[in-house]
Amino acid sequence: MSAPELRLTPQRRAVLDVVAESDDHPTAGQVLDRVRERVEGVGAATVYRTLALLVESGQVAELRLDQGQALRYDQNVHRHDHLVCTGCGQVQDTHVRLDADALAELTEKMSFTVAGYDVQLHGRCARCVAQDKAKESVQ
Amino acid sequence: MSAPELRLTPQRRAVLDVVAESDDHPTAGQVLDRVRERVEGVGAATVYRTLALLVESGQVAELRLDQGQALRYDQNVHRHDHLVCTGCGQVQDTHVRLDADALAELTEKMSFTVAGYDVQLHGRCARCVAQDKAKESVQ
DNA sequence: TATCAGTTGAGAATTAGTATCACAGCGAAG
DNA sequence: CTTCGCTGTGATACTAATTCTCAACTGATA
Repeated sequence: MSAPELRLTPQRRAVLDVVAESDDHPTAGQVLDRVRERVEGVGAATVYRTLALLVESGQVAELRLDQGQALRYDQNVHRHDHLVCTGCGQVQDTHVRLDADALAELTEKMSFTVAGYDVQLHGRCARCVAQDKAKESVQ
Repeated sequence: MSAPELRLTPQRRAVLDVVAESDDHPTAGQVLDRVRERVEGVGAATVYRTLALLVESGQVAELRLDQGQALRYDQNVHRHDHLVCTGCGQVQDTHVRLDADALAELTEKMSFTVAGYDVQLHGRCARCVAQDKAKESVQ
């Protein structure tokens, strides 16, 4: 069961580059669009396959945010958290420190080996709050 | 614009009961199956509609877990976190306290009004760890 | 050159979820 | 009691995201 050889094809190179250069948590569809700007005629299956490879090898993180139905991809695999606006769906990165000790103790008690975590904070961004207020006053 | 009257139909009653009695974070499809064990001939649209109503009224929480592609529903709307096993996809509830002060300060700085949060811890449950080890020794 | 595993793109298939629509049930008004 | 206006329902069509299938292509190597 030796590891199969992996080729760095132009398509894969493009997917890799696109994800690395994107800091807006693109969906697979968005990645596909951007890849096609670089390499013509790339198939959707190829992009999905490549993203799956990248996720599997830990080079990219897969996000499933509450807003929207599509998977999103994040080149920042270091632990960080997301501010998801329930109004416009915009996602910002942020950092909220979990209490590491509590985490370790707790997960140990439950015999659960933590590989990583994702914190999603849901709420409204400044723009949507302003919009909400405007709408309220009209009502 | 008075609030429309809501009827508690047998179908809705069944969805409500099923979710309340489930502690395994069922998907909409699973809820549908369980509802059909109680009330025959229930349509998928009805279950989706009812779940959406419950989520909107805050009686049920909608979960979007990294493993699996379907939305899951949780009768426990109090803030709590999830241990998602990357092996079998099983979800357990747990509690990890976020530092509330840090949270408040941080989100204030970013003008983001936090309505709630969800922490997902990814890793392997005891069963999958054991399985991993067994597989390793075979290799 | 022949071979062969890894890759690819097109398009079919699958899956989750949403929209539409005609019809049923029920309470209020006539 | 009948009619009217709702809400709610199930069947079905539809959409969007993702995966599957398969024949063709590629590049290293014998």
